[in-house]
Amino acid sequence: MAAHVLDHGLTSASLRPLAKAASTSDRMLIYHFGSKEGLVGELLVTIANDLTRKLDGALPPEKADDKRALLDKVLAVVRSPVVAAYIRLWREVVATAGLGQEAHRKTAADIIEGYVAWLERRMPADEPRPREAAMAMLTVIEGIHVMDSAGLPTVADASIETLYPRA
Amino acid sequence: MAAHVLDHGLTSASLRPLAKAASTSDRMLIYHFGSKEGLVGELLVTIANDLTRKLDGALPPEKADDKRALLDKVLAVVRSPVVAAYIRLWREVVATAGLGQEAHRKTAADIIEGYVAWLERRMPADEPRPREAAMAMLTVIEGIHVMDSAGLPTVADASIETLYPRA
DNA sequence: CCGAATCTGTAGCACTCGCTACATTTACAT
DNA sequence: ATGTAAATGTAGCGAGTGCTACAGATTCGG
Repeated sequence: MAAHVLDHGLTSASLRPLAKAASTSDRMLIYHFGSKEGLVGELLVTIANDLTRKLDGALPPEKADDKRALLDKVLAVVRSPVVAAYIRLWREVVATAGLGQEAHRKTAADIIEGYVAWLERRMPADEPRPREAAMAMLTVIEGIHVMDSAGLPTVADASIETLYPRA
Repeated sequence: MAAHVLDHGLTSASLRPLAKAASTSDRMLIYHFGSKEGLVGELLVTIANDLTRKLDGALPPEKADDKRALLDKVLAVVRSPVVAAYIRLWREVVATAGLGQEAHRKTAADIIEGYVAWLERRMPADEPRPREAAMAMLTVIEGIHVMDSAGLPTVADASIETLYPRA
Protein backbone atom coordinates (compact mmCIF):
# COMPACT_ATOMS: atom_id res chain seq x y z
CA MET A 1 0.00 0.00 0.00
CA ALA A 2 2.85 2.37 0.81
CA ALA A 3 4.31 1.69 -2.62
CA HIS A 4 0.96 2.35 -4.24
CA VAL A 5 0.55 5.67 -2.47
CA LEU A 6 4.10 6.70 -3.33
CA ASP A 7 3.40 5.91 -6.98
CA HIS A 8 -0.10 7.25 -7.43
CA GLY A 9 -0.48 9.97 -4.86
CA LEU A 10 -2.46 10.37 -1.68
CA THR A 11 -5.58 12.28 -2.64
CA SER A 12 -6.38 9.95 -5.52
CA ALA A 13 -5.88 6.84 -3.40
CA SER A 14 -9.13 4.98 -2.85
CA LEU A 15 -9.94 1.84 -0.94
CA ARG A 16 -10.34 -0.64 -3.75
CA PRO A 17 -7.00 0.02 -5.49
CA LEU A 18 -5.26 0.10 -2.12
CA ALA A 19 -6.84 -3.21 -1.25
CA LYS A 20 -5.69 -4.67 -4.55
CA ALA A 21 -2.14 -3.48 -3.81
CA ALA A 22 -2.34 -5.30 -0.49
CA SER A 23 -4.00 -8.38 -2.04
CA THR A 24 -7.16 -8.02 0.01
CA SER A 25 -10.53 -6.40 -0.30
CA ASP A 26 -11.75 -2.98 0.70
CA ARG A 27 -13.91 -4.85 3.17
CA MET A 28 -10.79 -6.00 5.05
CA LEU A 29 -9.14 -2.59 5.08
CA ILE A 30 -12.14 -1.07 6.80
CA TYR A 31 -12.29 -4.06 9.14
CA HIS A 32 -8.68 -3.64 10.26
CA PHE A 33 -8.29 0.14 10.22
CA GLY A 34 -11.79 1.26 11.07
CA SER A 35 -12.03 3.85 8.31
CA LYS A 36 -10.12 5.23 5.40
CA GLU A 37 -8.95 8.08 7.58
CA GLY A 38 -7.46 5.63 10.06
CA LEU A 39 -5.80 3.71 7.29
CA VAL A 40 -4.23 6.79 5.76
CA GLY A 41 -3.05 7.95 9.16
CA GLU A 42 -1.23 4.72 9.90
CA LEU A 43 0.06 4.58 6.35
CA LEU A 44 1.60 8.03 6.63
CA VAL A 45 3.34 7.13 9.88
CA THR A 46 4.79 4.00 8.29
CA ILE A 47 5.94 5.92 5.24
CA ALA A 48 7.51 8.68 7.32
CA ASN A 49 9.45 6.07 9.29
CA ASP A 50 10.58 4.48 6.05
CA LEU A 51 11.91 7.80 4.87
CA THR A 52 13.69 8.49 8.14
CA ARG A 53 15.40 5.13 7.86
CA LYS A 54 16.44 5.84 4.30
CA LEU A 55 17.82 9.25 5.18
CA ASP A 56 19.72 7.95 8.17
CA GLY A 57 21.14 5.18 6.02
CA ALA A 58 22.28 7.55 3.32
CA LEU A 59 23.62 10.21 5.67
CA PRO A 60 24.98 9.03 9.02
CA PRO A 61 24.76 11.61 11.81
CA GLU A 62 28.18 13.23 11.55
CA LYS A 63 28.93 16.91 11.73
CA ALA A 64 29.43 18.31 8.24
CA ASP A 65 32.46 20.36 7.26
CA ASP A 66 30.40 23.38 6.33
CA LYS A 67 26.77 24.23 5.59
CA ARG A 68 27.11 24.12 1.84
CA ALA A 69 28.60 20.65 2.00
CA LEU A 70 25.72 19.52 4.18
CA LEU A 71 23.13 21.04 1.88
CA ASP A 72 24.72 19.41 -1.15
CA LYS A 73 24.71 16.01 0.50
CA VAL A 74 21.11 16.32 1.64
CA LEU A 75 19.96 17.47 -1.78
CA ALA A 76 21.78 14.63 -3.48
CA VAL A 77 19.77 12.24 -1.35
CA VAL A 78 16.34 13.86 -1.56
CA ARG A 79 16.67 14.40 -5.29
CA SER A 80 17.41 10.76 -5.96
CA PRO A 81 14.47 9.02 -7.66
CA VAL A 82 13.61 6.79 -4.73
CA VAL A 83 13.43 9.57 -2.19
CA ALA A 84 11.84 11.99 -4.66
CA ALA A 85 8.67 9.89 -4.52
CA TYR A 86 8.47 10.51 -0.79
CA ILE A 87 8.90 14.22 -1.39
CA ARG A 88 6.04 14.26 -3.87
CA LEU A 89 3.85 12.65 -1.25
CA TRP A 90 5.10 15.18 1.26
CA ARG A 91 3.94 17.98 -1.04
CA GLU A 92 0.46 16.48 -1.03
CA VAL A 93 0.34 16.27 2.74
CA VAL A 94 1.39 19.89 3.07
CA ALA A 95 -1.20 20.97 0.53
CA THR A 96 -4.05 19.16 2.28
CA ALA A 97 -2.76 20.40 5.63
CA GLY A 98 -3.22 23.91 4.29
CA LEU A 99 -6.93 23.19 3.87
CA GLY A 100 -9.05 22.06 6.78
CA GLN A 101 -7.24 18.73 7.30
CA GLU A 102 -6.15 19.15 10.91
CA ALA A 103 -4.80 15.59 11.10
CA HIS A 104 -2.49 16.20 8.19
CA ARG A 105 -1.40 19.52 9.66
CA LYS A 106 -0.34 17.75 12.82
CA THR A 107 1.49 15.10 10.81
CA ALA A 108 3.24 17.80 8.80
CA ALA A 109 4.33 19.68 11.91
CA ASP A 110 5.71 16.52 13.50
CA ILE A 111 7.67 15.62 10.40
CA ILE A 112 9.14 19.10 10.10
CA GLU A 113 10.19 19.14 13.74
CA GLY A 114 11.80 15.77 13.20
CA TYR A 115 13.82 16.95 10.25
CA VAL A 116 14.92 20.12 11.96
CA ALA A 117 16.42 17.96 14.69
CA TRP A 118 17.87 15.66 12.04
CA LEU A 119 19.58 18.56 10.29
CA GLU A 120 20.69 20.16 13.54
CA ARG A 121 22.59 16.99 14.45
CA ARG A 122 24.55 17.30 11.22
CA MET A 123 25.35 21.01 11.35
CA PRO A 124 29.04 21.96 11.29
CA ALA A 125 30.57 21.93 14.76
CA ASP A 126 31.51 25.60 14.55
CA GLU A 127 27.96 26.71 13.77
CA PRO A 128 27.00 29.19 16.51
CA ARG A 129 23.23 28.65 16.31
CA PRO A 130 22.76 25.14 14.94
CA ARG A 131 19.02 24.96 15.56
CA GLU A 132 18.25 28.20 13.77
CA ALA A 133 20.64 27.23 11.00
CA ALA A 134 18.81 23.91 10.63
CA MET A 135 15.44 25.64 10.44
CA ALA A 136 16.74 28.02 7.80
CA MET A 137 18.25 25.23 5.74
CA LEU A 138 15.07 23.16 5.91
CA THR A 139 13.06 26.17 4.78
CA VAL A 140 15.38 26.54 1.81
CA ILE A 141 15.15 22.82 1.07
CA GLU A 142 11.36 23.03 1.05
CA GLY A 143 11.56 25.91 -1.38
CA ILE A 144 13.90 23.92 -3.57
CA HIS A 145 11.42 21.06 -3.62
CA VAL A 146 8.81 23.44 -4.95
CA MET A 147 11.12 24.58 -7.72
CA ASP A 148 11.93 20.99 -8.57
CA SER A 149 8.23 20.08 -8.65
CA ALA A 150 7.68 22.88 -11.13
CA GLY A 151 10.48 21.56 -13.28
CA LEU A 152 12.76 24.53 -12.62
CA PRO A 153 15.98 23.13 -11.16
CA THR A 154 17.77 26.14 -12.61
CA VAL A 155 15.99 28.39 -10.18
CA ALA A 156 16.73 25.96 -7.37
CA ASP A 157 20.44 25.83 -8.17
CA ALA A 158 20.76 29.59 -8.48
CA SER A 159 19.12 29.91 -5.08
CA ILE A 160 21.56 27.48 -3.53
CA GLU A 161 24.51 29.36 -4.93
CA THR A 162 23.12 32.67 -3.66
CA LEU A 163 22.11 31.55 -0.17
CA TYR A 164 24.92 29.10 0.51
CA PRO A 165 27.81 30.26 -1.74
CA ARG A 166 30.61 27.79 -2.16
CA ALA A 167 33.49 28.88 0.05
CA MET B 1 -16.25 29.68 -9.23
CA ALA B 2 -12.87 31.19 -8.40
CA ALA B 3 -14.15 31.95 -4.93
CA HIS B 4 -15.41 28.41 -4.54
CA VAL B 5 -12.06 26.92 -5.55
CA LEU B 6 -10.19 29.28 -3.24
CA ASP B 7 -12.45 28.21 -0.38
CA HIS B 8 -12.74 24.49 -0.96
CA GLY B 9 -9.62 23.51 -2.81
CA LEU B 10 -8.87 22.38 -6.32
CA THR B 11 -8.72 18.60 -6.17
CA SER B 12 -12.06 18.32 -4.39
CA ALA B 13 -13.79 20.67 -6.81
CA SER B 14 -16.42 18.89 -8.89
CA LEU B 15 -18.70 20.11 -11.62
CA ARG B 16 -21.99 20.31 -9.76
CA PRO B 17 -20.79 22.44 -6.83
CA LEU B 18 -18.86 24.64 -9.21
CA ALA B 19 -21.98 25.05 -11.34
CA LYS B 20 -23.98 25.97 -8.26
CA ALA B 21 -21.38 28.61 -7.37
CA ALA B 22 -21.80 30.05 -10.85
CA SER B 23 -25.61 29.73 -10.75
CA THR B 24 -25.74 27.35 -13.66
CA SER B 25 -25.75 23.65 -14.26
CA ASP B 26 -22.91 21.20 -14.84
CA ARG B 27 -24.41 20.81 -18.28
CA MET B 28 -23.55 24.42 -19.08
CA LEU B 29 -20.01 24.24 -17.76
CA ILE B 30 -19.21 21.36 -20.06
CA TYR B 31 -20.95 23.16 -22.92
CA HIS B 32 -18.87 26.31 -22.51
CA PHE B 33 -15.51 24.86 -21.46
CA GLY B 34 -15.57 21.52 -23.25
CA SER B 35 -14.43 19.49 -20.28
CA LYS B 36 -13.59 19.81 -16.64
CA GLU B 37 -9.94 20.00 -17.55
CA GLY B 38 -10.58 22.98 -19.80
CA LEU B 39 -12.60 24.66 -17.11
CA VAL B 40 -9.91 24.22 -14.48
CA GLY B 41 -7.29 25.49 -16.88
CA GLU B 42 -9.11 28.72 -17.59
CA LEU B 43 -10.02 29.06 -13.95
CA LEU B 44 -6.40 28.86 -12.87
CA VAL B 45 -5.37 31.50 -15.38
CA THR B 46 -8.08 33.82 -14.11
CA ILE B 47 -7.11 33.22 -10.51
CA ALA B 48 -3.42 33.76 -11.20
CA ASN B 49 -4.23 37.08 -12.86
CA ASP B 50 -6.36 38.05 -9.88
CA LEU B 51 -3.45 37.39 -7.58
CA THR B 52 -1.02 39.34 -9.74
CA ARG B 53 -3.38 42.29 -9.63
CA LYS B 54 -3.68 42.04 -5.86
CA LEU B 55 0.08 41.87 -5.39
CA ASP B 56 0.72 44.78 -7.70
CA GLY B 57 -1.90 46.79 -5.89
CA ALA B 58 -0.43 46.05 -2.50
CA LEU B 59 3.19 46.52 -3.53
CA PRO B 60 3.85 48.99 -6.34
CA PRO B 61 7.01 48.27 -8.37
CA GLU B 62 9.55 50.38 -6.53
CA LYS B 63 13.06 49.40 -5.57
CA ALA B 64 13.18 48.38 -1.93
CA ASP B 65 15.69 49.81 0.54
CA ASP B 66 17.18 46.43 1.33
CA LYS B 67 16.35 42.76 0.88
CA ARG B 68 15.01 42.24 4.36
CA ALA B 69 12.63 45.16 3.97
CA LEU B 70 11.40 43.70 0.68
CA LEU B 71 10.94 40.26 2.19
CA ASP B 72 9.01 41.67 5.13
CA LYS B 73 6.69 43.61 2.85
CA VAL B 74 6.05 40.64 0.60
CA LEU B 75 5.39 38.33 3.52
CA ALA B 76 3.00 40.82 5.08
CA VAL B 77 0.98 40.67 1.87
CA VAL B 78 1.06 36.93 1.19
CA ARG B 79 0.30 36.12 4.81
CA SER B 80 -2.82 38.27 4.86
CA PRO B 81 -5.98 36.14 4.94
CA VAL B 82 -7.16 37.09 1.48
CA VAL B 83 -3.91 36.26 -0.26
CA ALA B 84 -3.30 33.21 1.94
CA ALA B 85 -6.21 31.49 0.19
CA TYR B 86 -4.40 31.89 -3.11
CA ILE B 87 -1.27 30.42 -1.57
CA ARG B 88 -3.18 27.38 -0.35
CA LEU B 89 -4.41 26.84 -3.89
CA TRP B 90 -0.87 27.32 -5.13
CA ARG B 91 0.28 24.51 -2.85
CA GLU B 92 -2.27 22.22 -4.45
CA VAL B 93 -1.15 23.08 -7.95
CA VAL B 94 2.47 22.39 -7.05
CA ALA B 95 1.55 19.08 -5.44
CA THR B 96 -0.42 17.88 -8.46
CA ALA B 97 2.32 19.18 -10.74
CA GLY B 98 4.70 16.86 -8.89
CA LEU B 99 2.60 13.92 -10.06
CA GLY B 100 1.89 13.27 -13.70
CA GLN B 101 -0.12 16.48 -14.27
CA GLU B 102 1.94 18.07 -17.03
CA ALA B 103 -0.56 20.89 -17.52
CA HIS B 104 -0.24 21.94 -13.91
CA ARG B 105 3.55 21.67 -14.08
CA LYS B 106 3.55 24.12 -16.96
CA THR B 107 1.22 26.45 -15.08
CA ALA B 108 3.44 26.25 -12.02
CA ALA B 109 6.59 27.02 -14.00
CA ASP B 110 4.94 30.02 -15.65
CA ILE B 111 3.77 31.42 -12.36
CA ILE B 112 7.17 31.02 -10.75
CA GLU B 113 8.90 32.71 -13.66
CA GLY B 114 6.40 35.54 -13.36
CA TYR B 115 7.06 36.05 -9.68
CA VAL B 116 10.81 35.91 -10.10
CA ALA B 117 10.49 38.82 -12.53
CA TRP B 118 8.07 40.53 -10.13
CA LEU B 119 10.57 40.27 -7.27
CA GLU B 120 13.52 41.24 -9.44
CA ARG B 121 11.81 44.52 -10.30
CA ARG B 122 11.63 45.33 -6.59
CA MET B 123 15.13 44.34 -5.57
CA PRO B 124 17.29 47.06 -3.98
CA ALA B 125 19.07 49.21 -6.57
CA ASP B 126 22.49 48.27 -5.21
CA GLU B 127 21.87 44.52 -5.53
CA PRO B 128 24.66 43.18 -7.79
CA ARG B 129 22.74 40.13 -9.10
CA PRO B 130 19.07 41.05 -8.83
CA ARG B 131 17.78 38.06 -10.78
CA GLU B 132 19.62 35.49 -8.70
CA ALA B 133 18.66 37.36 -5.55
CA ALA B 134 15.01 37.22 -6.64
CA MET B 135 15.20 33.49 -7.29
CA ALA B 136 16.76 32.91 -3.89
CA MET B 137 14.15 35.02 -2.12
CA LEU B 138 11.31 33.28 -3.90
CA THR B 139 12.73 29.93 -2.91
CA VAL B 140 12.83 31.07 0.70
CA ILE B 141 9.28 32.40 0.44
CA GLU B 142 8.06 29.05 -0.86
CA GLY B 143 9.74 27.34 2.05
CA ILE B 144 8.09 29.75 4.43
CA HIS B 145 4.71 28.94 2.93
CA VAL B 146 5.33 25.30 3.73
CA MET B 147 6.14 26.13 7.35
CA ASP B 148 3.05 28.30 7.57
CA SER B 149 0.89 25.51 6.11
CA ALA B 150 2.20 23.18 8.79
CA GLY B 151 1.31 25.73 11.45
CA LEU B 152 4.92 26.46 12.34
CA PRO B 153 5.41 30.21 11.85
CA THR B 154 8.12 30.02 14.51
CA VAL B 155 10.30 28.01 12.17
CA ALA B 156 9.51 30.40 9.37
CA ASP B 157 10.45 33.46 11.39
CA ALA B 158 13.69 31.93 12.64
CA SER B 159 14.58 31.16 9.04
CA ILE B 160 13.94 34.71 7.98
CA GLU B 161 16.12 36.08 10.75
CA THR B 162 18.92 33.66 9.85
CA LEU B 163 18.86 34.08 6.07
CA TYR B 164 18.03 37.79 5.93
CA PRO B 165 19.25 39.23 9.24
CA ARG B 166 18.00 42.67 10.08
CA ALA B 167 20.79 45.15 9.40
C1' DC C 1 -41.23 36.13 -40.69
C1' DC C 2 -38.49 32.20 -40.75
C1' DG C 3 -34.77 29.16 -40.85
C1' DA C 4 -30.53 28.29 -38.59
C1' DA C 5 -27.45 28.62 -35.06
C1' DT C 6 -26.73 29.31 -30.43
C1' DC C 7 -28.14 28.33 -25.74
C1' DT C 8 -30.22 25.72 -21.73
C1' DG C 9 -33.18 22.48 -18.85
C1' DT C 10 -34.25 17.47 -17.70
C1' DA C 11 -32.98 13.02 -17.33
C1' DG C 12 -29.93 9.71 -17.17
C1' DC C 13 -25.69 6.59 -18.10
C1' DA C 14 -21.84 4.06 -16.51
C1' DC C 15 -18.82 4.46 -13.12
C1' DT C 16 -16.35 5.13 -8.46
C1' DC C 17 -16.61 6.48 -3.70
C1' DG C 18 -16.58 4.93 1.49
C1' DC C 19 -18.88 1.84 3.99
C1' DT C 20 -22.26 -1.91 5.71
C1' DA C 21 -25.32 -6.26 6.17
C1' DC C 22 -25.17 -10.85 6.19
C1' DA C 23 -23.36 -15.21 5.91
C1' DT C 24 -19.59 -18.11 6.23
C1' DT C 25 -15.11 -19.78 7.42
C1' DT C 26 -11.09 -20.11 10.39
C1' DA C 27 -8.56 -20.25 14.76
C1' DC C 28 -8.23 -21.25 19.33
C1' DA C 29 -9.20 -21.98 24.32
C1' DT C 30 -11.60 -25.24 27.19
C1' DA D 1 -15.40 -31.80 20.40
C1' DT D 2 -17.53 -27.57 21.12
C1' DG D 3 -18.44 -22.82 22.01
C1' DT D 4 -16.68 -18.29 21.04
C1' DA D 5 -14.30 -14.85 18.89
C1' DA D 6 -11.69 -13.25 15.09
C1' DA D 7 -11.36 -13.10 10.09
C1' DT D 8 -13.08 -13.04 5.39
C1' DG D 9 -16.03 -13.30 1.02
C1' DT D 10 -20.23 -11.57 -1.57
C1' DA D 11 -23.33 -8.32 -2.53
C1' DG D 12 -25.01 -4.03 -2.34
C1' DC D 13 -26.50 0.81 -0.68
C1' DG D 14 -26.73 5.72 -1.27
C1' DA D 15 -24.21 9.36 -2.82
C1' DG D 16 -21.27 11.47 -6.01
C1' DT D 17 -18.30 11.58 -10.45
C1' DG D 18 -17.67 13.49 -15.51
C1' DC D 19 -20.26 13.62 -19.28
C1' DT D 20 -24.12 12.86 -22.92
C1' DA D 21 -28.79 12.36 -25.39
C1' DC D 22 -32.70 14.62 -26.35
C1' DA D 23 -35.82 18.21 -26.48
C1' DG D 24 -37.26 22.77 -26.00
C1' DA D 25 -36.15 27.79 -25.82
C1' DT D 26 -33.86 31.96 -27.44
C1' DT D 27 -31.50 34.90 -30.57
C1' DC D 28 -30.43 36.80 -34.83
C1' DG D 29 -29.35 37.35 -39.85
C1' DG D 30 -31.89 36.96 -44.26
